[in-house]
Amino acid sequence: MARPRSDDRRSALMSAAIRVVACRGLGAPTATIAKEAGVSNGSLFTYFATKADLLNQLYIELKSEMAAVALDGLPTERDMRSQMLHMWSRWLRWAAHSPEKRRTLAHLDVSDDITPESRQIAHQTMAGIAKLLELSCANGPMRDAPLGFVVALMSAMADTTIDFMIRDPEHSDDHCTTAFDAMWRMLA
Amino acid sequence: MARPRSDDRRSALMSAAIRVVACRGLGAPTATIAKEAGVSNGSLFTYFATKADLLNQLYIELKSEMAAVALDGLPTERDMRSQMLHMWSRWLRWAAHSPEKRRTLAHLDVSDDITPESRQIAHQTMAGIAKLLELSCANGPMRDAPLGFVVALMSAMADTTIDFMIRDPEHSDDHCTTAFDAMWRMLA
Amino acid sequence: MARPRSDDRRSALMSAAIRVVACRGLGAPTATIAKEAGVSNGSLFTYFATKADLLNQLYIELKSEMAAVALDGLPTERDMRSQMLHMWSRWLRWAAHSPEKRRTLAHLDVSDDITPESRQIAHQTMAGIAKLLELSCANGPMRDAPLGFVVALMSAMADTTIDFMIRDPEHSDDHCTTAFDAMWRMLA
Amino acid sequence: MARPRSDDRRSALMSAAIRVVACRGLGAPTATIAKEAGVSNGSLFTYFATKADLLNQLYIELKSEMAAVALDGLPTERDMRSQMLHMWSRWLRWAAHSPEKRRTLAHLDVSDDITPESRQIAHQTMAGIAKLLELSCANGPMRDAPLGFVVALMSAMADTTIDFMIRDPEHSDDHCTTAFDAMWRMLA
DNA sequence: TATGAATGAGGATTCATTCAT
DNA sequence: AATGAATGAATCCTCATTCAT
Repeated sequence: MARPRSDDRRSALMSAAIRVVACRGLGAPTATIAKEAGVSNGSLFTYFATKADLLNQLYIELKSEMAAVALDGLPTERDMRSQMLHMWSRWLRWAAHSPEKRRTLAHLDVSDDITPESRQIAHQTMAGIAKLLELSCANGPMRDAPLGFVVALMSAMADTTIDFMIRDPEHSDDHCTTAFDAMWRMLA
Repeated sequence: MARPRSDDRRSALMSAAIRVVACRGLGAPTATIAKEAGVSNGSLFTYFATKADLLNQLYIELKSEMAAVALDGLPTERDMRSQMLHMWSRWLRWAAHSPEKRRTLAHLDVSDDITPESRQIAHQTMAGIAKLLELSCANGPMRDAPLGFVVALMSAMADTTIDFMIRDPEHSDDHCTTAFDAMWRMLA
Repeated sequence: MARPRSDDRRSALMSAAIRVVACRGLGAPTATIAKEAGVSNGSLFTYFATKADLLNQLYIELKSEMAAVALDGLPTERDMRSQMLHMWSRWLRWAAHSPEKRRTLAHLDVSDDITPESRQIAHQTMAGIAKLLELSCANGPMRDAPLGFVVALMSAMADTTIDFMIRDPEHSDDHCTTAFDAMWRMLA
Repeated sequence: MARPRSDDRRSALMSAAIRVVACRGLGAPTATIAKEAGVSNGSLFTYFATKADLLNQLYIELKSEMAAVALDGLPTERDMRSQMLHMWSRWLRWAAHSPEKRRTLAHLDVSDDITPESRQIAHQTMAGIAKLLELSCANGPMRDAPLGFVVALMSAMADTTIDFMIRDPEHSDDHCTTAFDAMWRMLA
């Protein structure tokens, strides 16, 4: 019967956090995030119990979005390499076109505020990507390496590539392709 | 401000910073670092103008040490693959055996306090490694990719591998070898 | 603001306030009190204009209840000492059996939120007790002391005794009797 | 070699706290106390780790001072009643002449911030008074009551009397005497 | 009227940096 | 130069009260 808690406001806070953290880092004041969202500082805390809570939810949301985008429209009828290339391209393009999200995610990835639980959840949202990778590796030289290790190596390469795509947008596609080929050599 | 008296104090502060930042992150108070170094908090500022200054110098020093260790005893008379393996092994072993330095470096790598100048200097200390990589790539599939990109990809793989070596010391050597082979496939 | 609908809600808020203040002190959030009462935090302010208002009304209500209980069933046909003992026993037993009310009252007694007007009203609810005391003093050594002073002294003794009765329930009755005798010696 | 921590500053903070708490209660901001002491807000925390710490030390200091004053110049060669009267008079006069200390102490006495340890220490500083009381009771009607109870009763009477002395300074001495006689009747 | 989200002033504490000794 | 106390801006979070629904 009262004013309902608004998803818009929550989203506004999330988006604001992305923008603010991207440019000012995790030390950005909650008040700045709230103001950027057009909301009172107190209000932030009706949507997120603590600043760390906001960051954790943001982390999970960004990771999920990333994974969802990467796997969207996966051509499952085609060969593994095509599927991987599809996933890789979508992933990198998303990140390169969302530099703030990417930058914020980079901050969150190394933050002590992100709990193991959140990392676990984020990990699970990437299960689809991991599965793809597992199939791609199955007969390759890395077939005996722990899957988590292979995933981590691929992610690291992706992140590095994204940085270069953002820094040097002229050759964005070249970098994307070059790195994919490199990765494919690595594992298949 | 005159040249500070004691190099010992400076080193003590650096070492203390490594330990403290490793376990408490970049948010660690300067007072904590000073105390860990057995020095008064005020003294810290006669050796480093600001906290950011300390962090930048630390960044450069750690990167240099890393590069120096990696290239030490390079068997220049042998083939590229052997030289690369030598470099790779020393690099990763150093990092795996200096988890605090590695962890601190990971924090610094993503910090906004590290200036482009510092990153540039650090980059130059890795010139030897880059040179090695350039020669290794010369006839390989990545011969046309920007060298900086290849260096970054290799570094990213190294960092990822180090994490797994620290996390799973039982298979430390396996991970090191597996990743080297993967990298070699990638570039040569 | 019209007369609020439900007396039940008002009472629920009062009772909740007693419980919450007893254990968390006067700093307890109004929201906590409302929740304990099963009422929305906003609603609290339709029954009480401000937090201080709630506290003042609570103060008066508890004092009144205390006085009413103390005088209930007063054996007016008997001698003064018997009447005083009756009053004293009922008062202390009530307080000892309502530790939350007693504790809350103790908080309120020293609060700056309680206005002189409220204290005055509370004082008047104790007129019956004062009257009794006046008669008891009439020929005793304190006959010339201001009645308010004597009342205050007796109240202070009562409060102290209650604390000991609650703290040491084994000897509850002993303390009650001991203190009554002491008081009677004091004034009669 | 550095600027030494100054007892003056500590005292200034204590005195400031007495004044500020007396008039604004325990909710008074630490910043207000610091400003009243002519010190920066940060400085307060080099002398007291937390606000609660400041309050606890203040509590102990005030209780000690009270006990010390009460027992100062005790005429030990005279009879118990004279000694008690001496103590009682000094106690009440001190309190009546230090209304801010008295008011602050009243706040502290009921605060949840005061730890059991502090209360214990404060209790010990009053051992001399308790001893005096014990001797005074020895052959009186309260000889079998727990000493702590008797002490508490006497303290309650003292506090009440002090209130009246402050409120009605014209008859300050009368109240003091009246209450002493009442107390003496109570216990001896 | 009931609800509970929105508001924003306020407050304890931290910490990089300065400065008196 | 060394020390550590002094400074005060900065920040997360709370909570009484208001207001949209």
